[in-house]
Amino acid sequence: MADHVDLVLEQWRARRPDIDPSPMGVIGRLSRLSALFDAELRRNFAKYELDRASFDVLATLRRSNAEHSLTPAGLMHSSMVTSGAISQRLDRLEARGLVTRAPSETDGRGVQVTLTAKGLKLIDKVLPTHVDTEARLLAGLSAAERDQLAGLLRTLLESLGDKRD
Amino acid sequence: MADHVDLVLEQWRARRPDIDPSPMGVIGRLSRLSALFDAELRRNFAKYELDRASFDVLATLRRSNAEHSLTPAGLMHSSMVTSGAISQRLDRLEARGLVTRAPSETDGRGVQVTLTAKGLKLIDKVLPTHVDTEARLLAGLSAAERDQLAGLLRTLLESLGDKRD
DNA sequence: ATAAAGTATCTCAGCGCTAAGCTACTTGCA
DNA sequence: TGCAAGTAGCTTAGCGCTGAGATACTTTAT
Repeated sequence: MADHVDLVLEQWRARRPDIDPSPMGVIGRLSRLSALFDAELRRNFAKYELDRASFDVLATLRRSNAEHSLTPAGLMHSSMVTSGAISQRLDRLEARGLVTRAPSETDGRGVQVTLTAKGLKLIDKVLPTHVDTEARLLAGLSAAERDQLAGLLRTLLESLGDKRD
Repeated sequence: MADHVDLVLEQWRARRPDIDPSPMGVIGRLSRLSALFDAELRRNFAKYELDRASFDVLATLRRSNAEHSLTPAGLMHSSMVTSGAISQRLDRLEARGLVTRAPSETDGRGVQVTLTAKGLKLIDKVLPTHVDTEARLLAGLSAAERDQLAGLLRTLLESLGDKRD
């Protein structure tokens, strides 16, 4: 009944009894889980010659609308990375023929990024395996616990200003 | 009552109604929170000319034992990074006089890493501000909710094989 | 005693990201 | 109308990490 973070908390209580380390019980575990999830999801992506960055872009385009099309700015907001990162991700995906970049018809500065047929085919093949991998990673919790966890995480995200758009 | 992940889930249900995206409700939020936490914690570290990597090493040494001393392998297991990353982190910390590297007395291959007085002073100054920052990030949850969340995350970590050592 | 396997650490090329700064275009205001 | 401010996207130097491989030492088995 103890994970690595329990050990860390014990150690802190022994060395710095004047400090309440309990916030680490949440944030430490969250960051540790995030690293474990990332590693496992990456193993799955690699089977399809993808990485997390490319998958994020393809998946965001896939779900966004019937045209599978967004601006770089839209991708940026969804992915929580800088505009430079999006430019480079698009360079790689465009070079592989998975997305196209076209000048916006209404804004001379703008670009419209669209999934190609090849990109659509790839993301539709990978997506079910991705969701399966995620479900497997959560198999240690009951359905009720997963819902409860999702709810707590949503409360936290909202309190930090995370919005729908 | 909706965060960004709620929008993502809606979009998936609209575009791929054949796929149950609910695992993303947990893993997507977790990964999003992890990114937000990282960014905020980094802002605090920067005030002390530190980054997450350096803080991790200093804090791990600080809490480990009364000598504030560990091997690179010990640091590696605690931090979930490769041995190469630890070598480079130690290079940087050693150059700043925050840790020392000494050959092990019992194992010719081994190295003992120890916090210097300067390193101890720094981590003891930063630690309270770090925990305060973490507490502030969690302020959107009640104490009971934080406990509940920590418990669910621990269950998940244990199910994935996370151990005390 | 010795060879083979294992372990601890380091080195380094390659990768993706950030931060800063650039260009080109659009919007708002006098 | 014209200019300053704002916005969209791209470029690039620098950074820390991974993954592969090297070195040096220790343990195991014969």
